[in-house]
Amino acid sequence: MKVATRVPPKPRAGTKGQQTREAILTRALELATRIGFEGLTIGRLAEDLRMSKSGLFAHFRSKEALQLEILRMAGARMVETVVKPALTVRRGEPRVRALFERWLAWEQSPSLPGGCPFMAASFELDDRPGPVRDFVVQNLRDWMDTLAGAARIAVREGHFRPDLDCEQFAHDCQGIGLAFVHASRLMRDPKAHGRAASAFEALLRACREPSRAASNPSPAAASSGRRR
Amino acid sequence: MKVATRVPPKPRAGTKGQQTREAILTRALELATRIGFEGLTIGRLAEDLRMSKSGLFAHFRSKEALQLEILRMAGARMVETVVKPALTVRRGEPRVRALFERWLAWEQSPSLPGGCPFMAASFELDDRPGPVRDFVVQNLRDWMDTLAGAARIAVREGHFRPDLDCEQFAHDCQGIGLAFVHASRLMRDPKAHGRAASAFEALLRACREPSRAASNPSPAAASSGRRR
DNA sequence: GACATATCCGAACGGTCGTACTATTGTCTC
DNA sequence: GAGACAATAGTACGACCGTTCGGATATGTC
Repeated sequence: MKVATRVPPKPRAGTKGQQTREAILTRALELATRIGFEGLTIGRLAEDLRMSKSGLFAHFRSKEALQLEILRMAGARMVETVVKPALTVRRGEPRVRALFERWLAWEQSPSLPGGCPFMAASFELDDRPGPVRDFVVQNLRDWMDTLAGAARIAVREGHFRPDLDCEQFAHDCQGIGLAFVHASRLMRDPKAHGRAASAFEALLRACREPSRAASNPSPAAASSGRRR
Repeated sequence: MKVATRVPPKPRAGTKGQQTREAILTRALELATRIGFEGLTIGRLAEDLRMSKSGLFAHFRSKEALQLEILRMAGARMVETVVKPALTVRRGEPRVRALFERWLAWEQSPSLPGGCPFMAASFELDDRPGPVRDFVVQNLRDWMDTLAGAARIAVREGHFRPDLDCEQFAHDCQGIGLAFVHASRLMRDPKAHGRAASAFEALLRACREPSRAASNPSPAAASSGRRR
C-alpha cells in the first residue's frame, strides 16, 4: 500500500509544467464527469491529450492525487461560477433564487459535459471510503451550508417565514437538483428544466407561507373508514 | 466486438444450475450496489462465492448479460416488495403514501447493502449508452409511471386537488428519494429519514391544497426595487 | 453400470490498469 | 552558450480484466 513517492510536484506558478498541468486537469474534469472517477484512466487521458502515460503521471504522484486535484479544481470553479456571483445579488430570496439558478446552469455548463462532478461522485463514492470521498463530502457540506445560510438570511429579511427549517430547505434544494440531473441526463426529459423550476417555485411558496402544523392530519387519512 | 457465444444458457427450472445461478445473482446484486456495476468484477464475484471465474462465467455469456440479469432480478424484487404490497392498500393518498414508504424501506433493505441499484445506476450509466442503460431507464420510467398513476387515482378520489400535475408529482417524489440516498449514504446524516418524511409531507400538503396560480409573484421579488 | 449431458474448474489468451525506473528532451539562468 | 534542472518520453513490471477452451467432475436416465 506504499503511496509516498519522491518529491511533491508543486511547481512554482507561471512555468511550463504548471500550465500543462492545468490543461491536464481541465480535460480530466471533462472526462471524469462523463465516464466517472473510477472509469477515468491515466492511459486514456494521456492518449486524449497526446501525451505519454508516464509524462502525464509525473505531474501527480498517484491516481488518487489526480482525482483529488480534479475535484479541487471543480470545487474552485463551482465557487467561482455559482457562489460568488450569487453573493452580489441582494440578500434574501433573490439571492437564494440566484444560487439555485446558477447551480442548474453550472450543472449544464459545456465545460462539464457529464454534469456536476459532485453530483456524480455522490453516488459513485458513497460506499468507497478514502480521501476522495471525504473531499466530496466536505464540498457538498459547504454547498448545503451555503444554501442554508442564504435561506437564513431570507428569513431575517422577512422573505421566508420565521420558523423555516433552513437545513431542511437546503436538503430539499439538493433533492430538486438531483431530480433535475436524473430527468435531464438519464431520462433525457426535455421538460427537465421546467420540472426543476416548478419544484423550486413550489418550495419557495412553502417557505413564504406561514407554517401549518406538521401534525395537521391528512383529511384523506382521517376520512375514509375501512382499514385492513 | 463479437458478442454472441455458443448457446443461450437458460436451464430449465429446478435444476442445480438454476439455483447456483440465482445464488450468483443474489450475491452479485449485493456487491453491485456497493461497488457499482462497472466496478463489479467477475473474478471478485467468483472469489466471493468460492467459485472459479470460468465456472461462474459459464452461467452468462458475457459480463453485460450478467449485468442485465442482475437488474432484471432487482426489478422483479422491487415490484414484489414495493409495488405489489402497496396495491393492496386502499386507493388514493394512502396508497401513494404506502408506495413512498415502502420505497424508502426497500432502499434501506439489508439485502441491498449499497441501496437501490436503480438509483446508483441512474448516475453511473447516465452517459454510457447500451442495453444496460436502456434497461435502467425503462425500469425507472415504469416506477415513475406507477407513482404518477397512484397520484392520478388520488385525484379522482378527491384526496388531491383536481388540477395536480401527476408527472410533476412523480418527479418530485424521485427528488425526495434521491435526496434521501444522498443524505443517508453519502452524508451519513442520521436525520435523513426525518428529512425525507418532512419533504414528503410538505409535498402531500401541496397536493391537497387548492392550487395557487404559479404566476403568483413572490412578494420579495415584487417589493425590493433594483433589478438589473 | 453405462452413457449423455449439465455443471464446474484450470490454465491461458490478449489487453489495460497504476506505477516505477531510466533516459532524453526542453527551458530557464547566468 | 553552458550548465542546471524541470518536463516529458520510453520501457517494463506485476496485477487484474473479460473471455475462451478443453478437460474434469457431478447428475440424471435407461
